[in-house]
Amino acid sequence: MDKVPWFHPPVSISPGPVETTAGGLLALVRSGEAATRADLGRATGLSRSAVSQRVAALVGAGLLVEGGGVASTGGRPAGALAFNVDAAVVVGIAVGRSRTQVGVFDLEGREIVGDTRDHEVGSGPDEVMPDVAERLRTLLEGIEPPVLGIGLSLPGTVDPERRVSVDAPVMKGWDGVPLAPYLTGACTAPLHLTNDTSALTRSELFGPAPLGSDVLVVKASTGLGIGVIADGRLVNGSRGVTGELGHTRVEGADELLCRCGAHGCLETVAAGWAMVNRLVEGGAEARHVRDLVGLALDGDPVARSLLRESGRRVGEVLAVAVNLLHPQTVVVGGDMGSAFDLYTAGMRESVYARAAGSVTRDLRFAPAAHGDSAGLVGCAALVIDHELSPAAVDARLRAARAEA
Amino acid sequence: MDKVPWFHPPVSISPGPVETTAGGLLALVRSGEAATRADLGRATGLSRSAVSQRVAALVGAGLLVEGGGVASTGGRPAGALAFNVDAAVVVGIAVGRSRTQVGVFDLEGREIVGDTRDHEVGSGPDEVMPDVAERLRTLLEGIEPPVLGIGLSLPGTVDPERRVSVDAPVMKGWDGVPLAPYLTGACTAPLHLTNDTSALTRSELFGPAPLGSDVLVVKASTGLGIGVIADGRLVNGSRGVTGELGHTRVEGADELLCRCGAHGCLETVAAGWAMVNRLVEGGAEARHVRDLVGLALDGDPVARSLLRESGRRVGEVLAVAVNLLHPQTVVVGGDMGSAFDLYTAGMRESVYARAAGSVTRDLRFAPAAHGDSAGLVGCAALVIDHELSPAAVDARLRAARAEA
DNA sequence: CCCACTTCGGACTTTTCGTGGACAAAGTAC
DNA sequence: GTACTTTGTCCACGAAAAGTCCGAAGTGGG
Repeated sequence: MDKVPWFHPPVSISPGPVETTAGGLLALVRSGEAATRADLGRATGLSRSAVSQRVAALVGAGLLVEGGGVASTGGRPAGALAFNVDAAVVVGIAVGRSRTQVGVFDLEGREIVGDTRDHEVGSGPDEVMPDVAERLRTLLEGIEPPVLGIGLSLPGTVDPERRVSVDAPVMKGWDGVPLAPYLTGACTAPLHLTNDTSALTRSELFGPAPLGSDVLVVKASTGLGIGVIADGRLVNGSRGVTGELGHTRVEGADELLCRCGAHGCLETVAAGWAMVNRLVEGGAEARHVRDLVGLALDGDPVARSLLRESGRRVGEVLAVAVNLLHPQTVVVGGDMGSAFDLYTAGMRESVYARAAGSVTRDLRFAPAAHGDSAGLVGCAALVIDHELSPAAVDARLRAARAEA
Repeated sequence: MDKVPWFHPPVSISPGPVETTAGGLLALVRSGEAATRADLGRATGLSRSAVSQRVAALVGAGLLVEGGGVASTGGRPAGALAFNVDAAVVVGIAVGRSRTQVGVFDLEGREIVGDTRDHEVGSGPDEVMPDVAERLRTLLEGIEPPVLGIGLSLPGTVDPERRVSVDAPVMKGWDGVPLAPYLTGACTAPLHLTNDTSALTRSELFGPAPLGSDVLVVKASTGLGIGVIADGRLVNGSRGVTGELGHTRVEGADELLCRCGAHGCLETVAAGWAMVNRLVEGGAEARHVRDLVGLALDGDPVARSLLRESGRRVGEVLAVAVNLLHPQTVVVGGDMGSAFDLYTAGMRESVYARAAGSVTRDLRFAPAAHGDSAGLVGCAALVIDHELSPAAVDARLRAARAEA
């Protein structure tokens, strides 16, 4: 090796490192950046031969399907390539405080079948999980693609590695209990655990909605949670930890005892449980946040005022987060967030009053893209993101090739 | 291509996608993960031959040097590889409201020479930059390694692509002025622009201090800024935008007019400029935050109380950010932050009072790792991060090889 | 002190992988 | 119908990485 000077000041770094493996090509097709072999060649810089080889592997594996021809541009028309959304299914399970949703999704995140069932608040895994497994077994009957994975969300902190809940004060009896064994009877696909607010946040990253690369996702339900997307990536929750929006101490709540044991938390003046309490104290009939929201949507003035008040108080704290992270969009989900206009009226009020003008100038508020099943979609997205990542696809193809 | 089923449930994805290019190997040596060819082979999975080839290229380019032998483990001792921190130098320039720091650093971020000079508050680029260029020329005399790049930080928002300041209300006359031309006389290396708080934040990512993967960095100086490190990556500031800590509206400041034109900003009760104003109103002699800090360190009770009060008010807002992002560490820098114990006393008080216990349980406060020159180190780190990234190193090696 | 044993690193051989060109296919433009 | 354009496959060539062999340089036991 002869001595070569490395220092040549003007060096242009290649734009983005494009994945040139089969998994990378699949990602380009899935994202819509490429629809033909020629597109893939242009996008990756690979030769036609190399592209053909990888595409053949993906088609052979059933992940890509040859669609109809594409309109010609003056020469031979390209054979369209499409991602085979039915190559497998994924399972989403959203365990909540008072209900569980179970759904089966295709690889594009569209729900095929699903159901929702209420359960007693405070039920342990031994009550809830066998029922979930049974429902899952029923839902999977008549579905013949293999199950790629199961995504399960829980309120509270989870340890994704050990696949257990580690700190869920809301869910008594769940901490440290391995959940995979409950499901083996219905399905043996790998289990991915996540937090409920993380799932909601991830569902916003999914879907076709271009919300921007920096987004805050507020979950306004019985409790209050917040998730962060920065530079197009999920920031919080990757380690099962979610933003503690609800347990920030705020002004004018010093006297109020929170369910977390502290005094003066935001939750005591803004969480769903607190608003329901106030509604009941006023003589109304309500057991759950959804009752409160239902009353408000029916025009009940007290319920409407409570929702707006909650939005206002949450907005006071949210303003700091908005200032901190400069999001293009604030997504409002959860049960209270489903009364979007009503809830965000109060929220806008205080965010615009408290955040810097330069930050709020082009700030948008948006409802959760997937509505009531956003959390469930997030669970499915978690599985798809992991199991269909370029690295995972390449690993599977290697394994398949080694076996043959 | 025969039909191969792609679906084989148990697939283990390779841990982390390790860069196997020459630049990737250099990164492994720089980070201390590998010190010999054998280490590199184990870390990347590359064969000894491939490793040898890349190492030869890096040694030939002068980026790696063969050090002494390594203690044997029973066989032939490995030839140690070390990153050549003198293969080039980088220049840091921190332009502040009232002073500029200029420094020349080796590739490990250690300062070789540097100087600091005050200038009139409100000076434009035509006053400041020629002086900076002249000082830089002097500093570079007698330094023979080539200059890899120049990192320059400004208060306010910058456009790193166009290399101009775009919204710096504090720096009159700087917006939209290209800064590179001022420096061409002293040095023609590529210029990288960043925000001052981003630079401070980046300096914490540098250095050997293991602060954790999630860190909040507060700059408490004349103004108030905040930077975010999440999952070990700089979140804010990559687009030249920094967290607007100082212009969040807070309680009990409704009457006070902020320098941004709004009323009730945190800055009116906690920024350095506001504290100096109060000190002067009390009859003391002070022109700059550093005067305030000096008085406080000398034991002046009023100055001490003002610093503590500022920390307390900043902590009130910071608590929300801490709740949101679960940092392991809060770094406090800036002029006021340099009176660390005094300043964080007030800050801890309100953060611990307002953030959730689960979040503050193992929260640490730390002073800026590089003290008064942290911003300057951050400028150097910016250049090193960019120009010594695997992609950039590979590009340079390719360019050198093509030339030969 | 000598000799097995271990580990490292370089030279050589083999294999894999991607490129580039030739060629067939399938359309458009005139 | 013919020329032209673009797509996709097949195949030979070349580069790059893996695998193999061997000498070098240490440790430790007899």
